[in-house]
Amino acid sequence: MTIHTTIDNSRNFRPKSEALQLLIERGFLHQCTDLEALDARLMEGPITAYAGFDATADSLHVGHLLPLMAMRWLQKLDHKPILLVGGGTTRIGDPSFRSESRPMLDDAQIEHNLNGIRATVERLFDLSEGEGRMANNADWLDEFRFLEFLREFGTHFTVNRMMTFDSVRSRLEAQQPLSVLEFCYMMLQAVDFVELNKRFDCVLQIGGSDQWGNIVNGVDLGRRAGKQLFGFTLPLLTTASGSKMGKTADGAVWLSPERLSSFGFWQFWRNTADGDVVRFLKLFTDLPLAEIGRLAKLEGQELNEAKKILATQVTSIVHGPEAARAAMEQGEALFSGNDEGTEPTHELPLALLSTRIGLLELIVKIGFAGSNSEARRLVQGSSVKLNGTLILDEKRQISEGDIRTGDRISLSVGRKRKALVQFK
RNA sequence: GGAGGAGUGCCCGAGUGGCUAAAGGGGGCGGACUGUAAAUCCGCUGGCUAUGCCUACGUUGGUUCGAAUCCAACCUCCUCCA
Repeated sequence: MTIHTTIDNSRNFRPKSEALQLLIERGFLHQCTDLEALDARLMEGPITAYAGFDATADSLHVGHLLPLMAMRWLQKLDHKPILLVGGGTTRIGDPSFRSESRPMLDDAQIEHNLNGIRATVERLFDLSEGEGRMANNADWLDEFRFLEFLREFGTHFTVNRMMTFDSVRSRLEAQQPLSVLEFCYMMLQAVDFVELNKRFDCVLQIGGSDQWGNIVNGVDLGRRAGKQLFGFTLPLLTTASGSKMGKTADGAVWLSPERLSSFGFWQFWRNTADGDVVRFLKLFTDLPLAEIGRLAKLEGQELNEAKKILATQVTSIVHGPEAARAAMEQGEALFSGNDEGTEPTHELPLALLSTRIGLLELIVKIGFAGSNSEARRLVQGSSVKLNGTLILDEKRQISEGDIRTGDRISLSVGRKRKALVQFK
């Protein structure tokens, strides 16, 4: 039996290792399987840690940023991060969102997604030889045959124990169906951990708090093989108003610039609620705590300065310093209404104008509405401005006369969503 | 295998023949107020080449002038029994 240390009984724990000190001070720790032993292990020298992600899309989103930041810090302190992608597990679908079975992804699609994820992560930390690595669980999961798998691992899991995990129990109590596939998913994740230990001497898994059960399974499985493994979970990030973070009006907040422009990404962070600013600065930037402490003293309108710093820092880490600066300048220009000479946020072919594109169509093209009807409602709700002028006519056509110097027009929906469209 | 119950829009949930694109709430978006914050109040929240048309109440058929609502079969889930 393991005694799992959680945040509750670790309040007075004083870590000796730099890594744990830092992670705890900055607010990364939610639960840990054995804080003291992990601390001791970290004092012995560099360790290898991993965090796993499904390959369901070709980019990660802000919800994934927390484990990535934790790994980034570990690498800065000479530890080795492994980015594990679920090339194998993705093929059977992620069961934790079980509203409906998702379409199975084919190998080519998964391959494409893996590359996208790698590109995203590589901006946060180094995956090259000797510094870190990327691993794909298809490399071992694909090899198993069912009977062999049962014989090797099935004996180490008891249904009794698996039933005690929150993820399982809550489902049963809510009388929601729980398929065998889902039930077994935690075994696969446990096997991943042990395999990574076998192959790369990985001893730590970092994941979201909802992963606790799965992570503990891996730690237990490791112990049966005589290895001490550690699990570390991160707090579930909700905004100060209590909702899950990571969505904007235009959809998920993706980390890759191809999916969400640096401008959109920067704006997401700029719109952080007052109550979240300090917490986010600690978790999502590299700023020293002393500096953050100084920003924490700002109040009222001045807090907006802290938000700008937050936005610029995070964008700089995820998209690069150049992109961050450009995004900030774009924002300032668009919000002040003085956007001469600013980089456009969107580009559309000039040919569109010759066929007389409608305003509604333009709103949809830019992504501010998902359909013409939705765009129409926005216009009717008097929230659409073209070149700074409120437009109430939903039949309004965009013509060359609307173009200002530099072949561009500005379009805003509401007070926050603004676009500078360049026609070329 | 037997008996009973359930499947509604992004989510929860009302609705048992026409007044139902479907009450109410949540979430989201927009407006007012602000600081690109929070709180509060108000509005919107299926789609379209739009005074109309199409799609939608698990699936497929049927009854009816007319169905989310009635009938049949099927699928899925839940509860109890074996």
